[in-house]
Parts: sequence; C-alpha cells; structure tokens
Amino acid sequence: MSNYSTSEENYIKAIYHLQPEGVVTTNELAAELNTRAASVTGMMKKLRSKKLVHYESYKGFRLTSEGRKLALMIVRRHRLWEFFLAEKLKFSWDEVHVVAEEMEHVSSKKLIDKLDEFLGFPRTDPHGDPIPDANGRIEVVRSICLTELPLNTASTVAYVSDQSTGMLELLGHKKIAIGTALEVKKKFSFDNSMEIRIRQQPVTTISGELAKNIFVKYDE
Amino acid sequence: MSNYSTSEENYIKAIYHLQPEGVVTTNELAAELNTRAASVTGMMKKLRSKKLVHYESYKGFRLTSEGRKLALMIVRRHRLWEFFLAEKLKFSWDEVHVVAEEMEHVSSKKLIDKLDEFLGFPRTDPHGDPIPDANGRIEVVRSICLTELPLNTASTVAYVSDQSTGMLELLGHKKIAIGTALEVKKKFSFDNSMEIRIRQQPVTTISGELAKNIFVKYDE
DNA sequence: AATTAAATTTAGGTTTGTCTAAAATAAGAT
DNA sequence: ATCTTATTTTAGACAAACCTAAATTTAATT
Ligand SMILES: [Mn+2]
Ligand SMILES: [Mn+2]
Ligand SMILES: [Mn+2]
Ligand SMILES: [Mn+2]
Repeated sequence: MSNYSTSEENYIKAIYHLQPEGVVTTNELAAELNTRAASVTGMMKKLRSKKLVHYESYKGFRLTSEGRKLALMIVRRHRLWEFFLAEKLKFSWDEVHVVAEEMEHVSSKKLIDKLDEFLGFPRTDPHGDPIPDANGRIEVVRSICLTELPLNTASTVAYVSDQSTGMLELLGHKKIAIGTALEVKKKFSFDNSMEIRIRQQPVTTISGELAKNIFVKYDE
Repeated sequence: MSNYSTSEENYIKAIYHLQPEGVVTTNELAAELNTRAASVTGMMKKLRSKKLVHYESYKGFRLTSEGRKLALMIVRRHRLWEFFLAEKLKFSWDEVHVVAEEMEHVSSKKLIDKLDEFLGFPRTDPHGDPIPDANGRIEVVRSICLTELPLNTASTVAYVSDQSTGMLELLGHKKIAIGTALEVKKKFSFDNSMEIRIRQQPVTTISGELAKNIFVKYDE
C-alpha cells in the first residue's frame, strides 16, 4: 500500500504547507522546493497516478484525501523529531528543522507512535506548530498576532512566524519562548513598538517588527 | 568533504562487516547486499575514486583508512539508534535492526554525538556489539564462547552470534540477555548440552546448539 | 480579434544505482 | 600447455529525479 520515496514525500509535504485543501500551482511549488517547473510537472503526473493529488494540465493540483493523510503523517514525523531534538537532545530552536527534514523520511509507523509516547504526547513542536496525532488529527491553533492583543490581557506565546536564527537570538535575549505568559501594557502608534510584561518581571519594550511575528492565545 | 549516499554507505558498512581490514571479493559483497556482481564492480570504481577503497580489477578490494573511518561512523550511528530504540522506546531485540538500518543514514554528526550523550555513552548495542566512540575507537570485546567457559566460573553474557527471532524467543524464555551473570555447572559431552546457573536461580539446561551462540566474558 | 506576456508542459539530456547478458580473466585439472 | 570452470568486468538498458531549452496553452492588453 504505502511506501513513498523521500522525493515524493517532500513534494506532498510542500503542497500541504502551501495549501492543505486548496489549489497549488506549478510555479509556486517549484519555488517552495527550490526546483524547476518542469520537475514539478513530472512529479505531479506520478503523484496523480498514485492518487495522492488531483491534477489536470494547466489547472494546478490539490491533495486528495489520501494525499492529505500522507502529508499529515510526514508533518507528524517532522514535528515529533523536532520536539525530540529540542527537548531530549537540547538542540536549539533553529537547529532542529534541518535535521528533522531528514529524519521525517524514516517510515516505520511503530517508531513514530512509540516516539510520541516516549515524549509524552506533546501537542506542539518547538516552534509552536501543532503535532498531528496517530490518526492524523491536528489541532487548529486559535492564535492572534501580538499586535491585535488588547491591553492588559493575559496571554501565552503560541507561535512565531519567522523562525530564523536572528529571530531566535532576539527572542532568547528578551526571554520570550513558546509558552511564555505575557500581557501588553502599552502600545505606541508612532512606530508600533510596545511595552510588555512577562510574568512578574519589569516591563520591556519590543519593536513593532518583532511583535508582528509573535502569535499568542488568550489564557483560559 | 564528507556526505555520502545511502547506497555508498551501505556498501562501505557491508565491506567493513565482511572484513574490517582484509580483502573482500566482488561476489561476497554482492551476496551480502543482495545485489549483483556487476553492480558491485560499478560501485567499487566509484568508491575507489572517492578514496574509500583500494581496488584493482580481479583482485578484490579493502577499505582505505578513510573508508574504515566512515564505516565506523555508520556502525556507530546504527548501534546508537538500536540502543535508543530498545532502551528508550522499548522495542524488542529483533525489531531494532530494520529500523536502525534506515536511521543510520541521517548524517548529522552533532545529532549522533548528542544522542550518545543522552543515552549515557552506552558501550554496546542491544545485541552486545560494541559502539564506536565519537573518534571511531571501538572496544575489542574479549569474549569466549559459552562452550569454552570453565565450570563454576563467574561470567557475564556479552554477545549472541545468532540474532534471529527464534533465538530471541528462546533466550527470553530462559531469561538470558546481554549482561546476564551466569556460570556453567555441568557439561554433558554426549549432546553438548549443559546446566547453567543464572544468579541465585535454580540451574537450567540449555542445548549445545544454544550454548554455541552465546558468548561471555569473565567477571572482573 | 490579434498580440503579447506569463505559466505550464514537452522534448531531450544527465546522474545515480540498478539489472541481464556477453566478454574477459584467473585458476585448477588434465 | 591446454582445457574448463568460476569469477569478475564490460556493454547496454532501464527507472527515478533532476536539468535546460523549446513548444504550447492560458490570460491579459490593445
Ligand atoms: Mn524532508
Ligand atoms: Mn517546526
Ligand atoms: Mn542502511
Ligand atoms: Mn546490533
């Protein structure tokens, strides 16, 4: 039944990331994967024959439910390994992705389910992205941008959209991570900078640029 | 410098297992890898050009010191993952190999060294085979066959040469595993069966066939 | 409706790793 | 020394994934 090549899996995952349900175009996918449009067309024919995508010439493609299921399994593997690397092996935030990119293709279902159990069934990866469960169910993370958060409202950092090294460094310095509880005390419209309070600590100022990339959810 | 394909790595590891230092022939390697002699010849030319093997037509091949170093790194990865699977994810003895066969090709050096640390620098894998350290140094396991062990001599199971499922089942039933302390109480020359005592338990009988596959080292 | 530009597909190659069948070589037996 | 056989290498093909360049289709503009 199943058993797909690394390449096929990378294509399926990329389609999922661009559009879990909707239509993706050849050039979009080529850009995402750092490959050429011609290569994408070839692969789409193959994935169509394997019933993983719907595809008609010149009309783009979207995942079949089969394809989406596979994508979710790959995402699951990727994020569980990221969690393992960060939590157990003490890799830093920006290092986990590259390694997980390779590990996600080790295909043993039992391996992944046992890993999940070993890790204590984590809900999100180190970047705050939700981890699909063994059946491919994935939580919809209801998060809003820090710039939208009302003043003096208890919230928790859920997700960071820019996952570059520079971002990591800055967040580390400001002591902000996934799960950090904070509230916004003051906003300055001039430059969109804001003052925030992290737990009981004295307020700090962060730039509008930074705030734009931080997503939080309301505390229950 | 380094970065070898899965196929190249599997060839290098197979050569190492057949002959860490000595000469390996084309057909031997083809048999080991379930491939054809012609494919082996092709790969040997490639590995020669990468200075991983010494190779002259019709004369077989052996690993260069570079090749041996690579082999040891692959063996290191393989056995550390086997240990991880058995120890942390509770895989049984006979399941770990197939999965590790895939995981051994994830190439991050940092990953492996951190994994080693996380696991507490284990000396041997679940089958009793020694794990090379980060510099490729590997312990020479000084073990003798259980059939050679003198009577009433304290010893510890170090290694099992047959690693099949049937063997695992039998060993499980007899409560024998790597690290089990035992001594031989009586040998019967008629069928080479023997009575052994595991720690304080009552003696059990094992067949000559089984004893032949168990290797022990003297307790210090 | 005709022209042009952008997106996509097709055509034709390359690389890696595999295979089968044929040719070449080495080594043992007469 | 020649024959025979087993081993190894070469030759030629194939599949998977990729590439570039050319052709085609779609969509937007005059
Ligand atoms: Mn990947
Ligand atoms: Mn992630
Ligand atoms: Mn392998
Ligand atoms: Mn082993």
